[in-house]
Amino acid sequence: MATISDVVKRSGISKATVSRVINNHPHVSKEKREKVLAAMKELSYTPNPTARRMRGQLNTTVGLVVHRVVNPYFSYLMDAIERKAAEHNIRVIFFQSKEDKQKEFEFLDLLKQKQVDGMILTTVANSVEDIRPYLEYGPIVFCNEYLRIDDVPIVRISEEDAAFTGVTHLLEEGYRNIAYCTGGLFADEGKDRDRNTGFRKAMEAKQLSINPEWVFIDQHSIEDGRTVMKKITEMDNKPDAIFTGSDEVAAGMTIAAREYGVKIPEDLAVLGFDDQPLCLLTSPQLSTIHQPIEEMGSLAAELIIKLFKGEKLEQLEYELPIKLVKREST
Amino acid sequence: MATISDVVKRSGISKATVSRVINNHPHVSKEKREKVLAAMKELSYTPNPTARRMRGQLNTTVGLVVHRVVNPYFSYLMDAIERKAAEHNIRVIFFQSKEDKQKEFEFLDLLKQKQVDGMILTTVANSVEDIRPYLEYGPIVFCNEYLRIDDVPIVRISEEDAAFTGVTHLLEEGYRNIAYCTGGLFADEGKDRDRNTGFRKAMEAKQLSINPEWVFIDQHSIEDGRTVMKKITEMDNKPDAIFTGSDEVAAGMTIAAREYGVKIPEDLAVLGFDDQPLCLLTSPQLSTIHQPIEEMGSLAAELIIKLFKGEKLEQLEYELPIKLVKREST
DNA sequence: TTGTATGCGTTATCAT
DNA sequence: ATGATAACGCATACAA
Repeated sequence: MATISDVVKRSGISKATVSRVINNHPHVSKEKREKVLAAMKELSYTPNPTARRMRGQLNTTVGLVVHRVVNPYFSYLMDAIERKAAEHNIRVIFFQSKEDKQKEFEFLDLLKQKQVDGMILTTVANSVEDIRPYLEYGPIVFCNEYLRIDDVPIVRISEEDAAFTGVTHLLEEGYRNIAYCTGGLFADEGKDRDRNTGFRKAMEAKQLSINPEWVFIDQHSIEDGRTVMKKITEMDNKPDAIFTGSDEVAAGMTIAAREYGVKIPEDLAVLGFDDQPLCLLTSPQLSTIHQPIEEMGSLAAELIIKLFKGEKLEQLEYELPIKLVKREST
Repeated sequence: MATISDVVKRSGISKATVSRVINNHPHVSKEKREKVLAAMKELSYTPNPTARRMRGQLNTTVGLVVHRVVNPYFSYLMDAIERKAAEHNIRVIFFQSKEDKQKEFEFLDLLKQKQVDGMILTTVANSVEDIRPYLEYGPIVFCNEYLRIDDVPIVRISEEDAAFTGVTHLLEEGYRNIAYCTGGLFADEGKDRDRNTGFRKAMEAKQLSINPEWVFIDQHSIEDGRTVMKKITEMDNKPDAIFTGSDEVAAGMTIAAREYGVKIPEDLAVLGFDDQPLCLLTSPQLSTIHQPIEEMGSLAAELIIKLFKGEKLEQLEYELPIKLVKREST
């Protein structure tokens, strides 16, 4: 690879001036500028990014933390982020934290070491207090997380609105005995607070009470969905609809339904969450809450790029709209 | 961040010796070594990777080219690669080429610029001749590609064996009118040559001829699968089984089958390829060819890491075994 | 407008 | 065994 010194030799012009040309600085005579440009072209010179980074002048790499790549929610997010980044010639280093606090720290350290110039966190295991110190070393953007840190932009959906919309849809379809499934806990605090609130409000709006037997916590996978369906078939007092909070769980329920002879939606209506491609594969096809993943990823990338450029953000909280998609399962 | 100079100040020991300690060089007295170590700990010093890279002493970043993240085949590959890399403290910069030759070049340039220290290509759009020059700048490993370059290790499955096994399975189940679907062309050369050969050989082994009407080329997506199924329903002379070459295509066929009232496998047996999670979601569940994606990714990562360390590979071609998974669709 | 000299944080060379 | 110093490739303060 040709270096700046090679260009100096070739053009007979000083290093400083060559550097000025490279960085489009003013105060360079047209004549010299052209000579330099010519030499650069002849040598097919490209500035060495490592050297630039050493000088602290380079912002071209963003770190991306996801939970797991194979989770379609995250892979669609990664897709959108990478595409937007590539448009701007930004590279993406990705990392699967699997919610491991220690690993998350190790990856965040890349920010300290200037291996990456900013971070997009789509999942975060550590607490606000643990994350905050890293802000000193570079910008961070949250994407799809509940965490709030002043000064840290966050892109997400309104979980409360999503749950409210979903449950209200079930109620409008005439179901009254609504079961509820969550990936977290059915608590008033923490990550799932807002979604739980949406569920409560939708039920209250129809003066319906919540049956605690029909609340399932910590459900994520297709396998979990099968188990939930099994449990429901074993109940004396059965719900007639379920808000699953996850397409995977909902899909698992459709599989188990076939095995147990449960008819969806006649015996039990099932509502997914995310609008993943698998919604079209199950039988029946899943009604679900569509998340604007594409837009979320794209926006998160745009925000971090703006911060790279030193631009101020006019807004810190971006709440993107969800949409109910009715198919066959409700 | 503390630098080596801070350690020098703190310990009162020269830069050279401090560096020796950092890099575990011999010829350092126990006494000084301990002093340095103490200073390092007190300052929570970490060597600056960028500076090390400048010196040309750092191998910690691998570039990973995939077609698209959202394709489960690739996301499972990425998962395996990232996990193995993380074990060894190697970072992964990923990039979606979408088979764009120009973009592929731009990403390969990271190798030239020493932004990455090696590359894993899981898809490659350019020709052997175009890729070869990059070898000068760092190691490359192919994973799942047909391309052959002497000196470039490749991890893959035997496409011929896979197709042969799949088609033979259909024949053994008693089907005789076998349709064939490929993501590429039905040509004697190029990427899909081996898979096509496997199909031919399996048919020849039973003295069966191939019906060109039943050969579908350039089929990839769920949508493609629907189209294929539609076409088959419109045929006078229908096949009784199909080797799809893709779980997505096979899944699309199950959806269309429901719409057209085609029974799988009674009217038409459908065999997928890859063994993606969606095989369990369709109705009926898909029989398929299981690809050892996990092992492929893991091995590819191991190979590049060995090359980083300057180790010699005892082998350049790694052909991993496939496996037939029989479910409900055949 | 242009060029010289310096520093970014390392590691390696060469003395001592 | 230890330390002073050069070098990696670049951008900039300062001088001219």
